[in-house]
Amino acid sequence: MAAPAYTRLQVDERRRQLLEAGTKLFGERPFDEISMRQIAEAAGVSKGLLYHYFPSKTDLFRAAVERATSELQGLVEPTGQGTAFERLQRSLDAYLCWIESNGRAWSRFIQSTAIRSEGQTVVDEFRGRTTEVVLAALTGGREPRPALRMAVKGWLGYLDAAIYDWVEAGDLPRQHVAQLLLAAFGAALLSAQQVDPEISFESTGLY
Amino acid sequence: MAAPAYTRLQVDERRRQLLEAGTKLFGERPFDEISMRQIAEAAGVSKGLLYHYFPSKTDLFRAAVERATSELQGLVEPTGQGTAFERLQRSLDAYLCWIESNGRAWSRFIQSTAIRSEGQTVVDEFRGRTTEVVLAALTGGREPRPALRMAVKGWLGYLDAAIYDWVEAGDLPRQHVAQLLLAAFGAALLSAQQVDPEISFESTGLY
DNA sequence: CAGCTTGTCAACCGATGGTCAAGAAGCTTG
DNA sequence: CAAGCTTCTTGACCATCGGTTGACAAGCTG
Repeated sequence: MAAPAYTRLQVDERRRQLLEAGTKLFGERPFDEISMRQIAEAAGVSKGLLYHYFPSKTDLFRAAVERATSELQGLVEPTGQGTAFERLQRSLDAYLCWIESNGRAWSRFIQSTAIRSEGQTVVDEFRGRTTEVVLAALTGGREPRPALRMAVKGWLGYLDAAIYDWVEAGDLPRQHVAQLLLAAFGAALLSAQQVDPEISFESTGLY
Repeated sequence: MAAPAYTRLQVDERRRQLLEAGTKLFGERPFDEISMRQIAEAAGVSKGLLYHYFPSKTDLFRAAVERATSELQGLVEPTGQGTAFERLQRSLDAYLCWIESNGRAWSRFIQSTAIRSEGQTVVDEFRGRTTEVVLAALTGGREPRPALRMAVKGWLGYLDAAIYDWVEAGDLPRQHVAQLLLAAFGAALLSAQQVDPEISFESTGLY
């Protein structure tokens, strides 16, 4: 009497497989058009088991997005030598390279961001971290002037929108997109300075 | 034996009242944290009746957002005399004035936008129209170069993000926000031109 | 083969978006 | 004033959703 009713997997292996299935589906359609049942079925497993590994749908989503953001965060983290400008350039290029292969799913994640209300989503946290990294690089850790904060957040919005357009239309080479974003960044800082003359970037070597 | 089981209203009146209730609630919390039952109760009416007037939750949401966007669209529509720059300035100011009184609900709408997948949401359509108006003003109706299109869409993303920050933090006067946005717009166009020299704004009088 | 741990399942729960037939409010007509 | 008609309104109902739970069984250990 072989043919067991189910095959038992190593915990890590099973978890990995379920996360995989979730990531795939969440990357195809927005959060609330995917049911836990669907994800479980896609992994050939019961819904109860899925809940055994991920206590809630939000948790599964969070885990899926977290993997993406941490991967991306690692790539984008400013490193190495050179001026702040050069480091930003490298980070941006790494960002766009990653988008070039994972763009569609990323756009879906970004889109699904809004679902939770209490607190921030993972994507929001990612954005928040990015904002802080950029602002810290500009102010040396001091509290930023409101206009500067708004300019940086605005530029990140520009970045999202531009990337969304890029993924959709795909009619520009990566280098041009990077160039555009870089120029927009400099311009955003200058306009902030124009509004609030107390803002300065002497210490950053951006010029 | 008076005390009727329910009071019958004029169709328009009832519809208006339900739309009102929906608008209020959707403005307070994101789409899927509001149930149709809640909306119906808030209006002192059965859920079935709500469905009689709005065939689906999405439709009700759409109607609520549509009223806001059309109101906003009317305010922002570039009008009157002066250079393109001055008209943009006026439109932006009207936009920000409207946000100043309706900002919280608007942010909620924008946030809830992501929920739908098939096709565009009303907010997306609004954004699309805005994009077209701006692009048309810049190219005179011709198909825009990709870099210009991306720059304009990017700037609209900047606008959304800046407004979101403004509504949240509220530590900048409206005039400064307008100034910042205006400067960013000019800068976005210039960086597009920098990437693609074929872009020109001779006919627009923006300089 | 017995016993244990624990990965796995299926049945179940309350709430949600959505449907529908029946009823009653308020008009028109004799 | 009563009968009839239109249609606004209701409450019971349905499938499905996210989430919970108790029981089964896979695969070790002895």
